[in-house]
Amino acid sequence: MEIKEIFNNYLKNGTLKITTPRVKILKFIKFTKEHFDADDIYNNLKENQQKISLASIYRTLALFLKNGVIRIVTHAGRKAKYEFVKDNPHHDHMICIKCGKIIEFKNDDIEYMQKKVCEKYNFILKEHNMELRGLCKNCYKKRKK
Amino acid sequence: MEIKEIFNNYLKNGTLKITTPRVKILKFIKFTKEHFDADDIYNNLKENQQKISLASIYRTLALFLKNGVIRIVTHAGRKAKYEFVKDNPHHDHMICIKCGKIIEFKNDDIEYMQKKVCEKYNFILKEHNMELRGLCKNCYKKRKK
DNA sequence: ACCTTAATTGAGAATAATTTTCAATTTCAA
DNA sequence: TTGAAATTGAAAATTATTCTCAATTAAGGT
Ligand SMILES: [Mn+2]
Ligand SMILES: [Mn+2]
Ligand SMILES: [Zn+2]
Ligand SMILES: [Zn+2]
Repeated sequence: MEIKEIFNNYLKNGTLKITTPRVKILKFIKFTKEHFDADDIYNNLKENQQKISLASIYRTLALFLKNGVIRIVTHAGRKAKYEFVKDNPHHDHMICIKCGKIIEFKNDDIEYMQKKVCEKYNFILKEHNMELRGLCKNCYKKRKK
Repeated sequence: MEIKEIFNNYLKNGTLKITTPRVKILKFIKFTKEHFDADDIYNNLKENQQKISLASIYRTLALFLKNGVIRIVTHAGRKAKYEFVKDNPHHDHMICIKCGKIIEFKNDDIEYMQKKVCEKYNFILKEHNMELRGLCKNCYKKRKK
């Protein structure tokens, strides 16, 4: 089964256990297309009579994050949003300040220039995040009226 | 005096008052070279027998932010960090994940490409933030040993 | 200088997100 | 099947920020 694979591939720390809460959370994370936060997991599981304590959700998110199962999308609004990593390569986000819509994109020229500018400063680039905030097509049209 | 100028230039809302707390905070913000958060202001003023309530600091930061006196540097780590705007045009940040050092930089090619990619998505870009995380020169050297 | 009053402040309570504590439960290797 | 080590849930604790409200203060008119 694939869930077990993920545990073996990403969480191969000698003492880690494959527990029910971890499996449930991983399943949720794996099948959601959207970005999610701790409450999203909590509420979804609760709705499906699979309730898990928030504490365990936060603990599991930290574990998954450390092991590269998920990554942080944004921390703005002082609430952390995550996304699943597998089959979802790095990209950046445009965020509509009116409706909250998120557009995912990737621009290789920008990625390349980021590396270049880091070289110039003798900075070893490990990761980055870039958020472009503004108005999506729809909201811009509405606002013009 | 220059403090009053800033109030007149940035905070010219009919009913706003130039109060002692606001002046103290503005002075701190103006003379600090570093990025700062609410606690930095609180602690610095307290050390100088100029104590102001945290509530007022948060209120003033919100006011300054809305009026373009300061801007948000990052919200990561769930604590908002700001910087003074005047004589400090837009730039982005490299952040050392080892020692926390922050390198400020600006790359016009990247800025240009950001606009371009937004056009492609019919997205009206208002602002952005970009954080490059990795190892600064010093920390990289140390780590190699 | 003195009034008036709307704006602002400080203290502390309230909220939101996340983390910690700890006794009870579960996993898994032997 | 057993038992130690890891993990969990519930509740308390922490952190960052916002709100409430009575007391104070800035600033325009007199
Ligand atoms: Mn995404
Ligand atoms: Mn800066
Ligand atoms: Zn929108
Ligand atoms: Zn460093």
